[in-house]
Amino acid sequence: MSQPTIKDVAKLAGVSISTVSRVMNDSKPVSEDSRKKVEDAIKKLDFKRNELARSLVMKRSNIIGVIVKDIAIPYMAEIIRGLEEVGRQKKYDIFLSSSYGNTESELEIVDFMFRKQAEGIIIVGENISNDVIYKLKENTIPYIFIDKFYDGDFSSNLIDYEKSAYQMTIEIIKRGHKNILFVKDDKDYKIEKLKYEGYKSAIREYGLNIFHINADDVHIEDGYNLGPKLLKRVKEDKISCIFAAEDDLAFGIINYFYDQKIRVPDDISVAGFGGSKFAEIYKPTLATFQIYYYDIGAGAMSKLIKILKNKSLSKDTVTPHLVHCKMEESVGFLNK
Amino acid sequence: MSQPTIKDVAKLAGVSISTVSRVMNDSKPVSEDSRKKVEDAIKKLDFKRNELARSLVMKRSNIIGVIVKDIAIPYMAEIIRGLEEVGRQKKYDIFLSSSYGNTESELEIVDFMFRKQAEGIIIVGENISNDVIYKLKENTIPYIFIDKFYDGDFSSNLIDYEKSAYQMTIEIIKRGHKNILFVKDDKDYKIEKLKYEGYKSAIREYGLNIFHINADDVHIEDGYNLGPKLLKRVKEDKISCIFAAEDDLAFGIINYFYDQKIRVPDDISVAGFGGSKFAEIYKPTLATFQIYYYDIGAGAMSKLIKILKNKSLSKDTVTPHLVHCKMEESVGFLNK
DNA sequence: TTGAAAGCGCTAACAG
DNA sequence: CTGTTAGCGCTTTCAA
Repeated sequence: MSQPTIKDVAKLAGVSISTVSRVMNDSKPVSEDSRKKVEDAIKKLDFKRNELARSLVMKRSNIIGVIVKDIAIPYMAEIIRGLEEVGRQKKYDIFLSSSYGNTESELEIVDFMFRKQAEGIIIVGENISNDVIYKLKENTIPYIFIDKFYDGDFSSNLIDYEKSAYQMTIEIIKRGHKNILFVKDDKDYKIEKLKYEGYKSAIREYGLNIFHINADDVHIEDGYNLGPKLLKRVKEDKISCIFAAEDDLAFGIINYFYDQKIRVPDDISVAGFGGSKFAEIYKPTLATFQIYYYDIGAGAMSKLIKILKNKSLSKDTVTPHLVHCKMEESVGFLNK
Repeated sequence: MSQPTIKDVAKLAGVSISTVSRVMNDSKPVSEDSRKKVEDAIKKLDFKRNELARSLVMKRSNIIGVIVKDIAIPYMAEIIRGLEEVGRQKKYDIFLSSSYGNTESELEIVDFMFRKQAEGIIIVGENISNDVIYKLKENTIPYIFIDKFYDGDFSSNLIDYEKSAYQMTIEIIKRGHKNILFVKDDKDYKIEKLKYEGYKSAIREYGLNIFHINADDVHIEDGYNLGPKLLKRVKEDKISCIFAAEDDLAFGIINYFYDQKIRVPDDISVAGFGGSKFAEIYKPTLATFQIYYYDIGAGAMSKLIKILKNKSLSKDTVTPHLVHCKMEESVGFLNK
């Protein structure tokens, strides 16, 4: 026989299915006698209730749909951990799906989440397409975006990138560096611009000169490819420290230096941003700013659940673009 | 109003709900006229069918439960990608849950997967507890284990660790190394023992001496902590290359050397095993053997789905311990 | 305290 | 080709 149902339990216990349901959910008083009989029957049959049926009648799936770009991206995995842990705590289950950055499949997955009766949706992406945002807005279920690079009309950005970069720059200056070169992307991601602003404030505060160069994007290879151009600037401007807007960029730069026999941090210092896991084990150690991605995930899930519980909250009060982090002293070491 | 149902569509289209169902599923012939009316109604209402209800009546959830130790472990994320991609292709959805290595929660999650009507279960762990295995065996739904270290009574291990380690050792010998020190864990994980066998075969084949030392476990810190002892052996035995059974172990060793100003690979060569993503960007580059974790995931999912489709396959034919990989030339560089 | 019965949204005979 | 009807396994009135 396939899985036992509530009927089988009722029959074995000699009670009605309502009584079984009441025992399982503690929803109404049940006599000690019946309760015992039901519990025994459940144990004997190894009965497990069908959550699908339950969700159907209760109109509550307890499911949160989570759409990520790619779980193999370490910081996203970190976010998911936060989402999951809080979800579990609050009895919400996560339905996870990866889009691999493809808008087409993002739209499909959103639809899919609706069909699976997800009660809310969280999207963890990098530059989420407006089509997806529009689709979410159209619908009735609450949603939250966690997006590093999206530069839309959402403003509640809880990571103070500007201040963090400012602090990092101060840290660098305090270690005796005068000529600090800031490296960011060419795509003008909003968060990189903010970091640049932070860098500039610190530089101005100490009456130093601003040095800046753009890479094509923020990945390791972009850092590496920037190498020759970067090296030229380093020599021209007597740069003693490079501050890359993203850890990956910094890794690329360090790798280029390594291949050119330029020692970090003996010949030149390099700082990154993001608190990449790699930074800890990478040699030479990378100075970086920790972003607490776990907390970003946990915070997002908490918020979504709060919205779910408090249905009086209209959709307008949902802050779609949520990013959050704490800051910590920069780690790693910078020479000089 | 909340989500429209099939009834709303039927009413708007002026047909019965069965017709709507038929249009949606292409399950029976429907007149062009009705079809058009239904499709229009669906579009107008933005109707999305309730998969929960559908699964209930069809007794098919299309859900595969996936239990992982931790998605933040890079190789596990890689496996999940494989699982997911094949799942999506074959129209199976994944319900993902992390156990963080806790047997208690693993057991709970298994129960949970049953209640959610998962059709099959895949567990991606490291040393899966026998309690969990027992629980799975007790039940009716098919399951697959993907476990790196589990040393149980399952035998169909599709990665030939022994041969891979043999090949790696040959590779090292061909580059002129005579005294090669093999480093593995102290826990005697089965796969590490296999690698050791491979190493020994190659060494014997070339009439060289076997050198071997144990770390406490296979993580970065274990490699680092082994440092002093390792260095002593290196000097005593005139070791020119270290072959670590796991990439992480190798990273720890290289880091220790770095801190001791010992240059890799100029002063000594280091090889790892696993094909860690990190190996690619790490400087000095680590020689390593690629394990195709994506393929392991994809293969496991294919296998599970095959079992699902072919219900005649009894549970006995399930190979619970599935591991699979292709091999590739060792990458990275080894001096001398 | 308990059971009978209705119904969640859907599919699948069955009869027309 | 189409509509009516009987459930899937569960929760929840409503009476008893």
